Amino acid sequence: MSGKRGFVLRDALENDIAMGVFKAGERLDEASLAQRFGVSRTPIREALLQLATTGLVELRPHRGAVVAQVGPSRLMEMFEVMAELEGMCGRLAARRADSSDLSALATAQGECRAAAEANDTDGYYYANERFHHAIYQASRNGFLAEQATLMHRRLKPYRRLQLRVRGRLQTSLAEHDGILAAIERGDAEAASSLLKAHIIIQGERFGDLVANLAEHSA
Amino acid sequence: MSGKRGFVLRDALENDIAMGVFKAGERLDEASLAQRFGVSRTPIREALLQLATTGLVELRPHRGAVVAQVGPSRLMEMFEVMAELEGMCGRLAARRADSSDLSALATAQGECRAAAEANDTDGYYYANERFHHAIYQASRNGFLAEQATLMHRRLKPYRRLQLRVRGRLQTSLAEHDGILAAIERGDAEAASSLLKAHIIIQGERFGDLVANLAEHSA
DNA sequence: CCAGATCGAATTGTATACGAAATCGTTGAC
DNA sequence: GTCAACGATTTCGTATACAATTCGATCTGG
Repeated sequence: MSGKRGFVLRDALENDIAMGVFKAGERLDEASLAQRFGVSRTPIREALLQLATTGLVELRPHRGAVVAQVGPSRLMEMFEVMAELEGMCGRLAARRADSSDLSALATAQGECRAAAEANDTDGYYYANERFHHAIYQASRNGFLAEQATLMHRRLKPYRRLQLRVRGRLQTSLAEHDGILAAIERGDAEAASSLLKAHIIIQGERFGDLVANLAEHSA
Repeated sequence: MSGKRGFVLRDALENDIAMGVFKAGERLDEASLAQRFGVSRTPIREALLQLATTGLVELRPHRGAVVAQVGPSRLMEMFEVMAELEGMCGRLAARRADSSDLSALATAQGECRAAAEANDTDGYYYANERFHHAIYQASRNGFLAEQATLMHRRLKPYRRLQLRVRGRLQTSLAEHDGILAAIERGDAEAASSLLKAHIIIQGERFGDLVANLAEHSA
């Protein structure tokens, strides 16, 4: 239970939230969490503070921490920003990527294709993650890459279910092909707009899904 | 000394760093800070953690916190991202701003003009801040507004000296006019590109300045 | 005289203890 | 019967105490 010393507590909490162990809006009691992870309240508080800064939990003074509940509109806003950042990464990558960046991209896309052909959604999920990370790296802007990675992590829980939609794997793969080609031929604007569309589509689809869920639970 | 209870400790530290009380790369001893602010180590650690998450300080395990030193290249990267976010705000503002947003923008710009005519750099600094905030608000994307505000804060210390450059006030004001006009007539692309240029110019100028400083201290 | 190791001091990370604020339950009055 | 006010309990925020780790200095051996 208390195992995995040396593992970062924040990631564990983040994971639990992402995996739905703690539902949105649920209160996060420090004492309970401390007992759950076998540590004292102090590191718990530090982890919560970090998660609050990244927006995953909301921290109200003297009123405790709750899992940030992102409504459909908020989610759309986040995807809108994510799309812009990804588009920027793509635009810069098309201009600045060197041969090693391009080979990393091609490799990641190859893994995506393999997973898609095997209909391995989990495999595609991770390969997709590597593909996008490769784009961030290729932008040759370390700060941008950090920001994009952060946003990616924040939207992770909302993306997870996404790929199970019928036919989404093949569509996503085809979009990747177009993006990769645009970057390879140095077409900055094409890479940017294709990537923005790639992300926005996910956002819209997910907006529908969340709106649906909200309807059910409301 | 210990006064101003209820004031947020993080802001105080942030301010001290921005004002150069703590130089870049300097070690931040928790005990000293605790004594300095008249509190215990616990709230100091929390503040440092938050500042670390926003990137203002670097937190190395068992080795203490140091003021993050942002080199010229890193600074350029940050301005590049800031420009993109501001451009996005402008693009959305041009599409979505309602009459109250527009009047807020006009008011802020009026204050900028007044400060510029009085050659009041400090006044312009704050008016300029309000102008940009008004744009964030007008984007009608709350999450984007938060992100832009965060970036604005992170770059704040590097902007402060900026406006003292001869003629920069008038140039900045003229750029604001163009941006405001573009938003008012709903020209999304113009608003976006003008704002991006507005920020990038600051970044480039400041890149030069920092490079110069680095040369001196190196 | 220099290199390496060991010991010591200082600082970070964690646990515990205490004080303050908010929530919830109860009680009383209308 | 309902509402409001008061009190007790719970939980957050801060301070203090302790453990773990790192950095520096001294001492010893070559």
